[in-house]
Amino acid sequence: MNNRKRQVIVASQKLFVEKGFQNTSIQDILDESHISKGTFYNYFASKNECLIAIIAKGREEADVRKHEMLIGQDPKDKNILAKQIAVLMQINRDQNLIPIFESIFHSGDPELKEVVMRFHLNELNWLAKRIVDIYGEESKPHCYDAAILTFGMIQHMLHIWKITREDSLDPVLIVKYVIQQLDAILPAQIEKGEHFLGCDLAKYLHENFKHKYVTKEYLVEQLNGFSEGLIEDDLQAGKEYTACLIKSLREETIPYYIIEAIVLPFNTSFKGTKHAAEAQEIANLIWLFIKQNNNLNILNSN
Amino acid sequence: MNNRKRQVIVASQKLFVEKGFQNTSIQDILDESHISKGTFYNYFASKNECLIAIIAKGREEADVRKHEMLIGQDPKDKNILAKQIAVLMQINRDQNLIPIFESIFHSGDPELKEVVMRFHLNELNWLAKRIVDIYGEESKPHCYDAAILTFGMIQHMLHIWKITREDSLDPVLIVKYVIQQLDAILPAQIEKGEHFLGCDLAKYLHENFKHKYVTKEYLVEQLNGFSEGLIEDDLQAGKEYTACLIKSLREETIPYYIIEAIVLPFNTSFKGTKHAAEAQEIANLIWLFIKQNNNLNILNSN
DNA sequence: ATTCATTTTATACTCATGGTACAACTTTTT
DNA sequence: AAAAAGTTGTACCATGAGTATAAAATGAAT
Repeated sequence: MNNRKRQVIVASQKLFVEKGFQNTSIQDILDESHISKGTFYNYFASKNECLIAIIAKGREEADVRKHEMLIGQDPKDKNILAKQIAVLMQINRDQNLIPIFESIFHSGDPELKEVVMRFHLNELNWLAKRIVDIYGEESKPHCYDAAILTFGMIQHMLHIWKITREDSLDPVLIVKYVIQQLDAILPAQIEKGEHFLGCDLAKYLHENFKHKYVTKEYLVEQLNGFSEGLIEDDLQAGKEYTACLIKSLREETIPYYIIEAIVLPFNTSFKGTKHAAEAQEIANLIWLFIKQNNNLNILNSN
Repeated sequence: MNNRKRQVIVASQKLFVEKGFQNTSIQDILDESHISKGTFYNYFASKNECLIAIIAKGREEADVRKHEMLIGQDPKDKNILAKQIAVLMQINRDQNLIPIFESIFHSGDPELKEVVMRFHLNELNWLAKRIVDIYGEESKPHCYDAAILTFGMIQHMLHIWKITREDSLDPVLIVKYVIQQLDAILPAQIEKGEHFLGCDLAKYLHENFKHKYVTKEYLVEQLNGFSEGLIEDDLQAGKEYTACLIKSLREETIPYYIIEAIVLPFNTSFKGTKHAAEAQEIANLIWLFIKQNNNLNILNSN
């Protein structure tokens, strides 16, 4: 059942890493995971959706591990930050995500682009906050600039290193090296008092991630509004998904797995209708809600 | 004749910028440039080769303009460097090359990858040398590291800025901002006396670009060696190309256009044979030889 | 102006791939 | 055992890269 889906994800991920996204055909995936085409399209609406699932899994994993590593540790410890970033990069590398990110970002469809961008900005936001943790409040005006520069340096270092050497250097070395540079950059910036893209980016992130701290109530409200907008002509399936989501959210202990399972069909069932955009937006909200709540669980349980 | 080829290049470049490489079909190119499929494949062996031609043109242009800008100027002037890099980025942006680079680098075929990588490392090499110009001999042990970090910072800044804002900020601002960071990074590095990837990269570049200063004599020598390795079973075409190249190189005034025209068929004619790798290597040598000589002409004429 | 070679076009084809449709089969649930 | 859900295999469509080739246009040489 759901095992099948994971089986497909594992197989296709392996192939994407080995051969790249474009160079992996559906047939390759079918052969590798020993399933039929019908089954594949039963779980994923397209090859892209399959990739999105893989990316999402990677980000999820990265988020979890980032959180885990900070638990009980000093947030000001630069070594912890280095390890956190290194883990992130390791996951990216292992899963060959950065290249896939980049390659999709410009040649792929808008939907994939949207997803990748969201994850990317999310990570930037995280690093900016961590930088404030470490370098103090006075670094706040420069934290986004510093985050951008840091990721830029790390990614390019990794890139070049991957090109020129075939051996497997520990990414943590690169990250530490780059953080060293940050030690030189940030004080100089603070002294000068200038900032660059930081301001715009912060505003942008605020606008695009304001729903990050989405509450259950807000979600129900949105879904109710959406539900009322549906007319008789709409698909029965869509109505049922909507109703189920509302019901699930109102339960005492929220059945996250059910919600997670329904979000995708909910979204796809409105594809091509006039509700498509709204449904997409709500689906994103729910994703963020689940993710946020997972993180909370981890934090609470420790 | 050759006009036709440029016509195709211009048209397909426009389309690649607008719609992306993957999203542009051959048919689109044919419609845009008002030629037939036959003609297209008369000039380019594939869509990839067409892209390679575009990229090569862009790099060529960037090289020329970089050179032009430095003529009669103080090599130590940081503003000149900023402008040079900005021009480079501008060309990249205008032609949408960075995204294409990235997207090809990982999902494209090995040949494209090779070409892109070569250009990339070439630019890195250039920047490293410019950094030594500006920051003096003592920066030499760190110049490659600094070049990597600089490109990383610039590209990521551009990337994020492109995502979050739709208006067209002057790239020179970003470059100047990043060079500011370099002012903080390099002295700290010099003081510490550490270097990182720099050493490896320098070695790698040396190995892979040692033929950058390839002489005519060296080329003829290589070709003769290659020619002697050919046996009767080999294709007649390949033999003729080889002989023609040797003959052309020995002429008083070297017929560059002829050589340029023959390199590609020369290379492809040995595809799939046991000489493929060697032919590829020689083809690359010749490319570099032509490029180097073009640059020299420009330098001499000023 | 005629001839001959090259270039260009138009058209029709092959092949690979993403995606759809569906009837038959298997497994799980009840 | 029966119904429901999941799975398979097969056949199909559309698109797009690349090949093949005969006919038409172009252009230079005699």
